[in-house]
Amino acid sequence: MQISYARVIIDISHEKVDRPFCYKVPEHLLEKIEVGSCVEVPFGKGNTLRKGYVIEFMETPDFDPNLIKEIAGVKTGVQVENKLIKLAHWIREEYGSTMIQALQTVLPVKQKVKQKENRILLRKCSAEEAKVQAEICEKKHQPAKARLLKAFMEDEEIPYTLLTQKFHISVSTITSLKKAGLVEETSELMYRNPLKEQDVAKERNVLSDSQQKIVDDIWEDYEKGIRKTYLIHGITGSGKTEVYMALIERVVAQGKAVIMLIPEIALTFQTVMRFQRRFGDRVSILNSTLSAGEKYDQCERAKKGEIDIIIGPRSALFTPFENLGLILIDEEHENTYKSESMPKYHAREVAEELARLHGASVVLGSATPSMESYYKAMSGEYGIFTLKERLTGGTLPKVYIEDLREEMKKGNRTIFSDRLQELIRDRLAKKEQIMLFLNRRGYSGFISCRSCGHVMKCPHCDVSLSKHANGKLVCHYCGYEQPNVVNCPKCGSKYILGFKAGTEKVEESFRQLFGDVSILRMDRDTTKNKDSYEEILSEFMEEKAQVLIGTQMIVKGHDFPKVTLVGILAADLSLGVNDYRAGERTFQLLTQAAGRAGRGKIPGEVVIQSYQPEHYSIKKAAAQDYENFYKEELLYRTLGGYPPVSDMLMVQIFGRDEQDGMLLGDKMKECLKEFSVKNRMTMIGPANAGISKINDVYRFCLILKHKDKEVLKEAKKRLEHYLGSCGIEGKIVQFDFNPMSSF
DNA sequence: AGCACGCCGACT
DNA sequence: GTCGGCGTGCTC
Repeated sequence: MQISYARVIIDISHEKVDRPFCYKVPEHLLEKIEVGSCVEVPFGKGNTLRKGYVIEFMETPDFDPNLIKEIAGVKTGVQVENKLIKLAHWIREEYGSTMIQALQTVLPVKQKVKQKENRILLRKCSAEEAKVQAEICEKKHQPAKARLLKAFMEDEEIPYTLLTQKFHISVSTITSLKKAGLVEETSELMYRNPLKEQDVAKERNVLSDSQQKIVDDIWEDYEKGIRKTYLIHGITGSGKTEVYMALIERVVAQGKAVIMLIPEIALTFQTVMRFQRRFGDRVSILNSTLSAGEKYDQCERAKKGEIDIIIGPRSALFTPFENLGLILIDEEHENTYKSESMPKYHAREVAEELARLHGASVVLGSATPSMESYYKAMSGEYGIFTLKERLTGGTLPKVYIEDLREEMKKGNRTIFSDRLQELIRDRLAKKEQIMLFLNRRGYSGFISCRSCGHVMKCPHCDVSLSKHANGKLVCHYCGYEQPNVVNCPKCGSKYILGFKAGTEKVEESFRQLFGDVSILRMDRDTTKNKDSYEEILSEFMEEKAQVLIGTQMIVKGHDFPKVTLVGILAADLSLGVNDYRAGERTFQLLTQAAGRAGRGKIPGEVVIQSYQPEHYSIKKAAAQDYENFYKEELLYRTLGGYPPVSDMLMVQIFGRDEQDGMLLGDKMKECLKEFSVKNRMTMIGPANAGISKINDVYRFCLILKHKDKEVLKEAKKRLEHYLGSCGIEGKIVQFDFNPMSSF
């Protein structure tokens, strides 16, 4: 059997050609071409040679054989893209998506290679000349040219997009004027480093013995040529960043590049400055506020070898470094490392594959490692290190667990337990800072009838509507809006009322109980624009307020030395969710929240309020006992057949029609029946998804479980094949391996 | 992105 | 009829 055709993506930046083309592989090139190879192919009417990438081989062409052209040649030598294409191919196989989707995630700047904003047309003659020419064109009945020249009478330069969109000038008009020598095109290739040049005072902290030991151990392996993944389990404030920096320094000194992933929320000004001071302009930061052009610039700089270190969210993995030595993932347990759109890849897994391609090492760090990573560390696959002491010397906070059921029995109708109230009064008197943390889930401001229990729901989604400040009822999923209701639409009762959105209610109750205190509130509503998040935190840092009330956002990353009391108002709100990761997520949140107390000289106290104080997630978090939490959680995962013990593939089905969606699920199950029996693969469903409808699209899921991920990948392949044969694309069926949240 | 094709209005 | 501008659509 001979593979003699290949699908090739043409490297031109336009959506229209952003799809594979089929080419014949000439015999003399068969040996030299592989998936990811950069090839030259004749393209278009003029058969001009263009650069393209091989994404797939096939035996039979999927196009009229008479029209298929041959690949002209292979570009040999190591190109950066080659590895990224290979990575895209791996992602496709591993997570299931189209090759294009995989490529788009891996080569994110591809579509906007020549940034539109930078394409500018320049007038090459005087304004008078333009006027004269415009008149000539009008006489010659060339309205398009005249329009363009008239536009140039006033301005000397006009952006390309403005011309094509506002003045309705087509490309052919512009080219003909370019030939006439009246205009010229420039593309500004100014590199803009988002970080301004700062004084590079190479400050260096002396590492503690335990920090130094980690660096030395990893480095010993590195010098021996051992490449593997290491997990650093270090409590908050134990100085993981110092370890990262020491490792980065050594790797960079060997002429290798480093990628460091950080959850976007933790990418604060302080963190950036810390790296900038240490590594100067060899480090570059990627974040979502960067424009497409700036992101492209960063990639170009990386390709040219102008930078060695990139810091950013999961997409920073795809920075085109020539030779990568190390990938660091800080806070590796964070949910944001899992992509939510197709392909639903996990940055940790992709990092390991990328490291394999480059011969690089991976270092993961977390105070509360993910079950997956710790499981691998325990099995010996990962190297593991622990940092147990807080460097700042602050002692671990004292943690109280308060049973809310007892409070209820005692007749306490407030949301603050007696102990929390007592401690709040104490801190208010001492002028120390307090943080109150509310788990957002399940506590939004929905409207319900006190008489019949009817809940106002979105007609397009299986979600309750929430009341906004403007009085309207809004759906957070599809944006549906309707005026507030006065009477219950079901029973007509006028007692239809809203529960105030979580943090807002907390603030109100706080004021009722403790009087006039300066309070900052942080949630979705108060952090609508990008900067307000940082603004609120820095205000709190500067002690402009004594109390900070917020959702998960307040527990990540920041250090507030003056905070001596942390209150977790309802610790188990995240436990009730029907989701195998609920326990893990609760443990992580509580540990992080508790870690916020007593970061300074004064020891801190933490109050955890809960309806199920005996739950191991809560008890172990209070005791800051990761190892025992891990043991209990692992037992639960083993019994339920959940990751990391078993692998799980969630097949998500979307359908405009309720019956059709379910039917498709049944068909898919049927198609896997024989395979699942033979391999003893568990199949659950198809069933309605947790949120059964969003935006009038019905959602179903089919769950597959097996101890061996390869079996699931094979099942996925079979489903893809089946779906392909009925012409169903990725928008209707999506795959999610080991999902992070319920669907 | 670049090129050809085809429409449509103007002019030998 | 023919020439040339200008928009449109296709490229394996």
